[in-house]
Amino acid sequence: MIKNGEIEQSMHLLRVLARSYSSVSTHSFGSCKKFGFNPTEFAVLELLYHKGPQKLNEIGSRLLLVSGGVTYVVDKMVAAGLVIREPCQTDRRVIYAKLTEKGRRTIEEIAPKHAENLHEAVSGLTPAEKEKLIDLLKKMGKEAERKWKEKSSRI
Amino acid sequence: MIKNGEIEQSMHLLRVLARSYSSVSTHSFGSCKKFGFNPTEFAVLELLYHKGPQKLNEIGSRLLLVSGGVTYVVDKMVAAGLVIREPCQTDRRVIYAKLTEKGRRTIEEIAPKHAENLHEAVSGLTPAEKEKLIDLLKKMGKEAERKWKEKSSRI
DNA sequence: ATTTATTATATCAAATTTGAAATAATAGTC
DNA sequence: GACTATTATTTCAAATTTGATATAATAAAT
Repeated sequence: MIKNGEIEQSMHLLRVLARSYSSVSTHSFGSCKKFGFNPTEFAVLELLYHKGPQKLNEIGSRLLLVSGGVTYVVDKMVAAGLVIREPCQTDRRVIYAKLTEKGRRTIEEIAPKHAENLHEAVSGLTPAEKEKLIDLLKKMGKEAERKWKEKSSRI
Repeated sequence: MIKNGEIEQSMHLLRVLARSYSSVSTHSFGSCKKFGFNPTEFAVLELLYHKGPQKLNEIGSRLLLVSGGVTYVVDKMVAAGLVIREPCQTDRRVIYAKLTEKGRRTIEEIAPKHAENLHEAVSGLTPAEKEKLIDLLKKMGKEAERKWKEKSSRI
């Protein structure tokens, strides 16, 4: 049986999480915009930069975009010359998105400044506190994912 | 001078935060949808239920909606019979959004089930860990807000 | 009393996201 | 090899969000 106070605490946690997340996101979104991108585009740039060429559906699952949304954002970035599509050799259903030279130069120039902006956004915590926060968030997130998969598989 | 490792830690924190938040949000969005609302509508219902009638611009600033967005969502909820607009007596620029009887009944019926769904989403943590997480998130969020206001005022 | 600045809401077009097909390729089974 | 199920991407319309501007009311200053 679930105690009532515990549910109340969970709801409180979620309100605090939502508020804190949006405060931090404000910095992030503002920084993206300053560099001429929306958050989705920026996330794609970062993903391709850090992880290399990605299958379109991987982009979707990592950034929580539906398939149509991936097509949309990639189209735009291709039009801007930041990204190219590369069909997979072994599976003709699959298409990779890959940074162009221009895309790489762009993100390399922006990334450090963006990082400083974000660093400022979380400057309320000491390194030790950040470490603790990372642990708790990971633990919470992992279980949320697990539970969601469990739910989804029950359909 | 900022040490490089600290920035890296901050970036790591932000990645973990984003991922953890979206894992939890998946539960929240799914729950809203199950009850026939999108997250924005649900948030408005909850806000009006917990805080009573709100000025439209208060709704906007709390839920991070631009004024056009507030008009849009309130229009829809008025059309659904969940909310009414009430002009302010003392300031004719101001309009309040207020739950109708139907709106109140709806949220009262949904809220407990929604709360249980969310409680499940954060079940990876013990009450003590939740308490600690709340503290850290609050501290981080407060400073992020302060810094953002500081930035904004410098324009 | 006018003027000026600020605040609140609405309007509207453009950008973005969502969700439901449609299309095409692969994998597994018989 | 034909049949069925699954996976990947695109297409398209509808829903939602964003951003700029318009309208109206209040507040502050002269």
